[in-house]
Amino acid sequence: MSTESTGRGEPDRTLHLLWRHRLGEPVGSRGPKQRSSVDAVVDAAIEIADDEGIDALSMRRIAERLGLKPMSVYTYVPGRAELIDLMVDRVAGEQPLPELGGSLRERLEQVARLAWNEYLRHPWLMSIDTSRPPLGPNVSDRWEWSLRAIEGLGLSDLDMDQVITLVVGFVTGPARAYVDAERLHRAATESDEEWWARNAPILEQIMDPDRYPISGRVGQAAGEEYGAAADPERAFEFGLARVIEGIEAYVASAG
Amino acid sequence: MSTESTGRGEPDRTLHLLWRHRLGEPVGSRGPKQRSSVDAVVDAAIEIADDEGIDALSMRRIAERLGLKPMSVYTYVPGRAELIDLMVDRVAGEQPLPELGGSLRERLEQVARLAWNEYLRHPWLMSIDTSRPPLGPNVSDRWEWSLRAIEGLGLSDLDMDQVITLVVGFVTGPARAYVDAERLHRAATESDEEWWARNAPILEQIMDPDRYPISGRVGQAAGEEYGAAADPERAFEFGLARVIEGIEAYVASAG
DNA sequence: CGCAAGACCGTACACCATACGGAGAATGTA
DNA sequence: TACATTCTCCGTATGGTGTACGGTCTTGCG
Repeated sequence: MSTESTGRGEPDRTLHLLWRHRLGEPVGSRGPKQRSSVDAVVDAAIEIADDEGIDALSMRRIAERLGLKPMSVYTYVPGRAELIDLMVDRVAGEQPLPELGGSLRERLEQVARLAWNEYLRHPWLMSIDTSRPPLGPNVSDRWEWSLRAIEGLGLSDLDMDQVITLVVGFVTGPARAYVDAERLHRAATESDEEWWARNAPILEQIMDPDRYPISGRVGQAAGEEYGAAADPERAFEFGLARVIEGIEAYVASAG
Repeated sequence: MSTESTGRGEPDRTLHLLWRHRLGEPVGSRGPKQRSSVDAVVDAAIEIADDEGIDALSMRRIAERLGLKPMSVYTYVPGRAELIDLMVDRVAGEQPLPELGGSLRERLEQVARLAWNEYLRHPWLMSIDTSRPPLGPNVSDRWEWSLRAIEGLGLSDLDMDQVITLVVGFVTGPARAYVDAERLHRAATESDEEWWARNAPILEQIMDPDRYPISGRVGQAAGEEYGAAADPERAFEFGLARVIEGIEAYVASAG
């Protein structure tokens, strides 16, 4: 029921798995041929998480999808924690890293939009504690590419790290809101009105305008504009513009 | 094992529980006196989550701490999902909302620092999907207070919503990094060197400077400056300054 | 007093990750 | 060719989870 987090397994085993394609697979193994593969396991796991959320991701479900019995999955992957590392690195390599374009603003936008797309495609990423991301090839390539977007501006190395962390980190806010709104939209249909009918008495008693004058006004404005509580895509564009302007100002003063 | 998320229970029951203090408790119940209380359950849950993480939070653990048997907890709270809503609203009311001070910058800093403190005190908050926060009294009061920080600047209602979402959302990035670094520091001690010794061969093979020139340089600079991979507190101050500057620029142009 | 509501909880079910050890297959070596 | 080794696959079991269901007993109301 809880925190998924990266970086929990025995680190050397995890590192080997992450870099398995570059390190070269072990050759000449003795036992019977494997019926499946690490890549197949990771693919199956990502598919399950994409379709049904990270809650539905279990070793049993993966085994089922691969035509194996539960315990056989452990032949490919040491455990659930390591598997999640592999999933994170895998999806980090899904989108090609485009050539970094003209202005600073454009380059930072590229960095942010790549993260935005990734989150929308794989919402389970946001349910995972990726504060210490796995040092896999795709995550590493991506980080190098992001830093290149702000190379040569006169920023200190430390500032560079902080700028990218800020831009990438900001994205999670609106991305969370986006997938949440989508989920709600898909689930709701007619129960929406029911919900309001049932709760209106309580809400009226609670949300009196004397106590919440501004929230009330803002909430109503948002509701009228969008027909929903929020427009996360717009929030993404808005926030991104603000963040980039803040960074531009800093670069101008410090660079 | 997974996503905790708010807003999952039967909504009217949850709303009643959230607002239980303002709505007035039900009077003259018939059965035996309750041995515990909703507040005690929520307190116990928060203590467990604070001490041992959200993973360790289970209905059984709560029951144990209250001297009840597991199923009795369900007399107070409909289920785990609703309990988490109650926990979130409870900790949102822990810090008093200070008088909002002078400049826009100062007021936005107050908003951000309140969130920062809350995350550091209750790291499990970051393992929870609070994209749709529970509409409890403390969360609502806090939201109203945050909006008040930017009231009267000439921003549209929608912009106000987006600005606060941006400021509050930004905090999670460095806050995650902070508690993660702390956890690591507590757990590590001597195993740090061991880890490096074991993994140095792989890392050298992997992290060759041709492939990762900038990451390599930046990582080394950070390591030398902090003796650690990052300084999240500094990242918080840095990011906050950038975000606020971006917002100030927007207010100046749009207000 | 008697009834009904409600607190407490025993039991059970369906999940979960994963430790352990065994069966059998494929290979390297003698 | 024969054997030892190694590795895959998996049966079984342990200890955890949330919570549905129904029973027992306490308590206050009519």
